[in-house]
Amino acid sequence: MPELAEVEWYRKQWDVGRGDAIVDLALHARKRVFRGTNARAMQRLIGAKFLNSEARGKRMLFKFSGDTWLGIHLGMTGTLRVESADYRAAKHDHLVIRQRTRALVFRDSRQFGRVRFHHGADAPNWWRDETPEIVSAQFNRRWIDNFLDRHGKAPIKAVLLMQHGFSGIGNWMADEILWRARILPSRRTMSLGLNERANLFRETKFVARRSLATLGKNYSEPPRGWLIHERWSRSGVCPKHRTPLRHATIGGRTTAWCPRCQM
DNA sequence: ACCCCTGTTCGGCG
DNA sequence: CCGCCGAACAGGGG
Repeated sequence: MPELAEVEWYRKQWDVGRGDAIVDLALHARKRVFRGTNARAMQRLIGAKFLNSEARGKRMLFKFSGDTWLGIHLGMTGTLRVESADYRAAKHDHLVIRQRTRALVFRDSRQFGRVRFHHGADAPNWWRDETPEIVSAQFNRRWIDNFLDRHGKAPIKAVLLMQHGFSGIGNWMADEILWRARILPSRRTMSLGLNERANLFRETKFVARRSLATLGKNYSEPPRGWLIHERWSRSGVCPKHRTPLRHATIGGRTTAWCPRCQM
């Protein structure tokens, strides 16, 4: 599920455990979600206190006492949730962090997600990234114009999916942005005019903000009239004037657009 | 049975 | 070397 708004919502699920110590861990170190990670070193988390967390795009970082850090990416099917203290891990619960009165659970059936561990006084190298959050002031016209210029040959849909430019944007948000900006997803980025770039920038900010205010806040539905409510159905129509949507693979992903609105 | 999937990485190729 | 594209990863759901 997770794009930036869902990631933010999932991150907050574990907030109830802040300030409490970890009394036990349940994980299988050889699972694919731990690829590239020394999962055995995670035993160091036992006894540590969960302090706080932060999200950047689709990535999350959880900080614990004792200079220990946990990075989580939800991939395609990852979720975070809270269960009671006596919770028994189910098939795809790859990490269960036990506190005295609850269990913090990471589940991911497809295992495209990832768990990383770091021990050190400073945040890990893999957390450092100068890509600005879309809702931040650093994400401005100058910055994104520079990014668009560097990928002029790619279809704009593919560029919206690049995490080093549009941090946290995924398939449905990219389609939502292009529909609102009235730009065909297959357009080469270098072909966009000044007005189109301005629209793209404005709608990127808008979709990110509104998604965080709905999905990100309490997992409520994005506003009525958004493309997301139509895009999955074969018979989906444009929310504006009921024109049947078109579908194709662009940038390697299924893409939906309105042939009347988008040029 | 068959096809589809809100993500990322990697090898091949132009 | 740069950059784009398709395949692969793995499992569940329609």
